[in-house]
Amino acid sequence: MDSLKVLPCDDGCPVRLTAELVGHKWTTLIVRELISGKKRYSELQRGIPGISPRILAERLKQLEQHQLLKKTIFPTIPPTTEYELTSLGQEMKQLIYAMAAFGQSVQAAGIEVAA
Amino acid sequence: MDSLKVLPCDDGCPVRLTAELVGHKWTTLIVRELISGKKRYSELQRGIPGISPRILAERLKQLEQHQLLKKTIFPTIPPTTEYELTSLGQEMKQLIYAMAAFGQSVQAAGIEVAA
DNA sequence: CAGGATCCACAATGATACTG
DNA sequence: CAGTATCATTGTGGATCCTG
Repeated sequence: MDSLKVLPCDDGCPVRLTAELVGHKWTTLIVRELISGKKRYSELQRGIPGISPRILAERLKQLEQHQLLKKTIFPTIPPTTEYELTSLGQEMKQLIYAMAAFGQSVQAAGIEVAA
Repeated sequence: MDSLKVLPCDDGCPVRLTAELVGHKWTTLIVRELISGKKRYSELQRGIPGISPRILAERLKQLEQHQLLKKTIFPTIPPTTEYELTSLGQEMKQLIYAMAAFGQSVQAAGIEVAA
């Protein structure tokens, strides 16, 4: 499929949609953490240095609402939660790989990005 | 290549880099317009309903600085400019297709996105 | 441990008017 | 035509403190 008809973008545009889903600052990093398997809140926090608890919780909530990840709460004391990608969330892997590939091309080209 | 080592993300992460390059609201739509060939400022403006002249100019300038597109000015009266993707910019096509594909999967799944 | 509640700061966008 | 200047507004993120 090489047609540009893949991109009927304007509103309801799948590209826009994707940008809205994963365009927030830490979202891709969270997804990346989960690609290797389910993780707990604190594991994610440790795995993503610099993220604040508020943002982490916010992104996780959004991803859950969009059914890109599944949250499991174990009513233990202290509480335990687990996050894992849904099958739809797994499809983001391809997207993240594409982003990684393009980013590497840019790096290889030696482009300065620091605004 | 199936390794997760493709994603050594943290800082200097290619995924983050890509997000910074195309994460702005209208960037992907602008790139999409240019995939089909070079276009002028006013053509882009017409092709992307809702974008303000300031934002369009800002995005174009960023894309040019990042060497993702090339700007050509014809010193005619009235002035004429043309924008076209560089070879590096062309590589964004793959990324945009991946975004489109994922977005379509999400749409097919019937996910509600309107926050 | 896993977050929720607050408050602040600033970047990003939008709208409009204006100019070489 | 191809932008720039200005202003208002919102979104998004950061830091901190607090709680079941």
